Amino acid sequence: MASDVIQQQINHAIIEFYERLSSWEQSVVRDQGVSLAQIHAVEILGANGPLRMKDLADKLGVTTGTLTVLVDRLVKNGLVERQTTEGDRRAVAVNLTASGQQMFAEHDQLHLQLTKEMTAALDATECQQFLSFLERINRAF
Amino acid sequence: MASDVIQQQINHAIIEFYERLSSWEQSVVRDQGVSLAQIHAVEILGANGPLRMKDLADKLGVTTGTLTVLVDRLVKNGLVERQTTEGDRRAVAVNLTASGQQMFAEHDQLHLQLTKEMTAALDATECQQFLSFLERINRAF
DNA sequence: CTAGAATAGTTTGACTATCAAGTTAATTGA
DNA sequence: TCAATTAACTTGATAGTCAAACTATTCTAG
Repeated sequence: MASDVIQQQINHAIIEFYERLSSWEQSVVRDQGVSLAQIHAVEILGANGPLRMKDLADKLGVTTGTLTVLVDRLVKNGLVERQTTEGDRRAVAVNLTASGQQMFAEHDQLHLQLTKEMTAALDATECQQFLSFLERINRAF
Repeated sequence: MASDVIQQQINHAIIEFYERLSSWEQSVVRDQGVSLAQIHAVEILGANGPLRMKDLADKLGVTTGTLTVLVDRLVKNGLVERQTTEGDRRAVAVNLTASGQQMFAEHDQLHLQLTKEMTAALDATECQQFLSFLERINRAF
């Protein structure tokens, strides 16, 4: 456990990092003609594979009511499709279409470009360490 | 410079980290009765002090048209105030009110709590390194 | 000095995002 | 079996967002 001062500094560095990423993502999606909420859904589905509405809503931090209309628009835009799930006839799985996969791939490339700019500030060993830290942190919350 | 494989892994770890933070923030602000966009503005103003509309819009990643209506609502909610700036009569500075400062402080405390949960996965030395990496990355993009 | 270009911010109209609360259908469990 | 829970959808209200057009300043090239 680190000291309170370090915790505070990490906290503010994380907030700044998060705000910068948000700002970048917002600008990027505006240029691609898709909304922030929609690209978030595509990113999560691309990383996790098909998800039920409830699980996707949890990962997005929104209610299922909000997600229903979001998925409606994603379907209309041809990026995802709804699928019935075996085992629970109430549940609906959301899956990327081929077009959705492609948008995910393109967006992922933009992220990779940004990641390269970020990690230019670190050498190879530090990148390894940074990756290890991130993975452990992601598991911790 | 690290290998492409490591870059890819870091990229996906960053995306996951970002998505989790977004989800957390979205849930937190819902419980506080304020919107995500509004708390982002408050966070940025709290960290940077008064900003002109253009600068704040840049940091949020939105257009000035969007920001105008956002600031209108923040003013109505008593969280910020518009101030004239000396030197350029076109410019408008946005500043947190006392109430806005308080909301910033409360929200910052919630972030600190989350940061502590995250960094529980790291020891003191690793926290120091992680902070150093974040600060350098924040400077790099 | 001054006219045209650039910049800061606002307004408008159309669309999207979001929530809470209520609804329907399916599942669980006592 | 049937009451409680869960998954998803619907609805009505409010907020967020953009592009494009607009006003008021400031800058700049001649």
